[in-house]
Amino acid sequence: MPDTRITAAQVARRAGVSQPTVSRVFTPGARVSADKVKLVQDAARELGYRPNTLARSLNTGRSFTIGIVLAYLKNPFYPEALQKLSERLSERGYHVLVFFAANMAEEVDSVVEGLLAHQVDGIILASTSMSNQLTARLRDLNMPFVLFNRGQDDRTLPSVTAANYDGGRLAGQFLAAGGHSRIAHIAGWKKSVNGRDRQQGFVDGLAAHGLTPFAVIDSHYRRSMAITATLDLFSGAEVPDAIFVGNDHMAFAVLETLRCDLRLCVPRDVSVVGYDDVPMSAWKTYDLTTLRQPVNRMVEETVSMLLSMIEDGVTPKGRVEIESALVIRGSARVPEGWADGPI
Amino acid sequence: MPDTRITAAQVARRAGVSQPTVSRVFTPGARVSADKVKLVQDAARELGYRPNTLARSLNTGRSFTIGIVLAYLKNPFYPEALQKLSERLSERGYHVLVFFAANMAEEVDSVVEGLLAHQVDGIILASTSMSNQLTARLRDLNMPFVLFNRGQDDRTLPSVTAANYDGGRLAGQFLAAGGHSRIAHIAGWKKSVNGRDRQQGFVDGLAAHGLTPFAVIDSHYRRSMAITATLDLFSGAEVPDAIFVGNDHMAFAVLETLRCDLRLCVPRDVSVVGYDDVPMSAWKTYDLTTLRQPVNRMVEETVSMLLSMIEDGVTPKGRVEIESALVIRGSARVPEGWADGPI
DNA sequence: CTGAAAGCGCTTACAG
DNA sequence: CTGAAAGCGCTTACAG
Repeated sequence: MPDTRITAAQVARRAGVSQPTVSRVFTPGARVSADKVKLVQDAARELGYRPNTLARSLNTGRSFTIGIVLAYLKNPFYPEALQKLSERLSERGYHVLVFFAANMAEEVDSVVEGLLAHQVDGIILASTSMSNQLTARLRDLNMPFVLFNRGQDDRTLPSVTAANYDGGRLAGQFLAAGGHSRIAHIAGWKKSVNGRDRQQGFVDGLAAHGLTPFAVIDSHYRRSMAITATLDLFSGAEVPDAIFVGNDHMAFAVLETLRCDLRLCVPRDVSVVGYDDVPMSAWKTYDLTTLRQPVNRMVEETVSMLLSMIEDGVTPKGRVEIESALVIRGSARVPEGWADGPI
Repeated sequence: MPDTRITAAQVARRAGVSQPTVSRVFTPGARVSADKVKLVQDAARELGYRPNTLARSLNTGRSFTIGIVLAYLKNPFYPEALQKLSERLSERGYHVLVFFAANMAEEVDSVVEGLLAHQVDGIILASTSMSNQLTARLRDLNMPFVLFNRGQDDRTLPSVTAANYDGGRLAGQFLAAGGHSRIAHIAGWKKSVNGRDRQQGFVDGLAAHGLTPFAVIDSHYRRSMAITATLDLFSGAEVPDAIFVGNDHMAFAVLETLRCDLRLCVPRDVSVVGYDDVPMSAWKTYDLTTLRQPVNRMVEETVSMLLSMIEDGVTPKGRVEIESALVIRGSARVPEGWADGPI
């Protein structure tokens, strides 16, 4: 709280013009004569004037602020997404208010209350669990929002995700075509649409090769649970020869457990495929074959959907899915002739 | 921009009271009779009223918003710090506005302009490079700010860092006591006070054992440069037997390069020590011996410094340094009798 | 305790 | 183009 906030009225006095004229000089579209502009700009510079955006927002009803609700940043997909969302929004003149809400739906709800009170122009929801009431409420309030990397069963809600079903299916086909026959799935989270879609695609991909999953273990996108799941998978008489993991973040834990605890060789003993293609996947330590979730395209799409709702009043187009390409690296055996695509 | 924003005046009309009374009901300290409270709360609930915080801020001069300026989130220390800063500030009733400014000082400056225009109550600067003019300006404006994980030469500026000199010194002593004699330093960034302090401590730590660094290579806290530096260190006839790396983020790249490219064994052939103790350091894949930068304590200290300036007008106490403990894991040979502490 | 009034720092018709 | 006036949705002395 600086002692001396300079106001438009002070600038006006110094420049010898009216306060609204000062306002006009700082309003892009407004018409002001060149000489007034100069007078005002000089006075403003001398006094160190900066228009108060809060007062402006109160008048215009637009805060140029977007709220982003996140669950956590442990999965490295999110820091990258957050930074890119923030950068794209900044370019378009918006500020970003971030909130972390762990997965309980109530917490998300109260955070959204705060965002509404703060008069944000729109909201990006990237937290895993969101009550249906919440999205219904935002829709009733006519508050623009986009679900980022999450779906809801209602496909008319504006959301941007990867084509998770197709991605999962591709993973299943790739591993089956690679000659594996005991293919397990360390899954994301049953209650997330993303997780369900990936799993269903995977199951169908195997089915196309006459296979069923060796096992499916729900691991809530958590490292610790992925480690336990991996150990469990290898504790019996029969063990898997391949694992499709619900995201890269868990896949790193799986690779580590296979190598450091189970002393298995990847991909000789076990093939591993992840989902996301976060930058770490390309590190030599992991060299993970994975389905690419194109952050850049997801971010662009999210920002353009949201801003078209806000600025142009466009009706959201419902769920947008972005294709997931398979990025082949060293962690999974490559089927012969795969270059030609899935069989 | 919801069509129907409910205002205090509408609630007042419905409740049969004056608009200021509605305001009082939503103002913690204000005195209102119990029956008015009930009337207003009922009306507010029925209409779905939510006080407009922008209007409130315009009156009170307090926005309950803190700006956080970051450079990037690639180094996993930052996502964790950001989340914790945000959570602590939320608990205290503040919203968080995030900005990413790559390292050019001008960019940081323009971001701060935006923050000032947005009427933030305070600023946390966590971006690597900050012009001295900027901090001088904030000080002149009497805008509360804290430098997070960065110092400036002027030690009277409010900042929270690890005790980097001591940490670097401990790393040097630990490696020297471990019997290494050709100890290299893949350093952070010469222009950052953090990097310089760690390096100076390291050099002095070696000196205490009669050693000088095998080499010091500035790698700007970047993975790619750390990889190049590692390869360079091992390209000559004489090679190092230990490396102290300026942060964990680079140390992961160093470990990977040693193992995957140079086919060296850690710690048999080379000991590696990092700085930060980000969660990944504990992963079995890395098992990195490192100096702990206690995020939690740094966050607590930063938030309490900033809020005491904002809320109590307390004069900042200058740089606060938080002790860095050595976390011993498997990536570096442990000196005999080290349990007793540095020699 | 509570209402009428003024004001926070702007924007935006409204005249001219 | 530009000034006087009203208003955005609140808070806060000021009376009573």
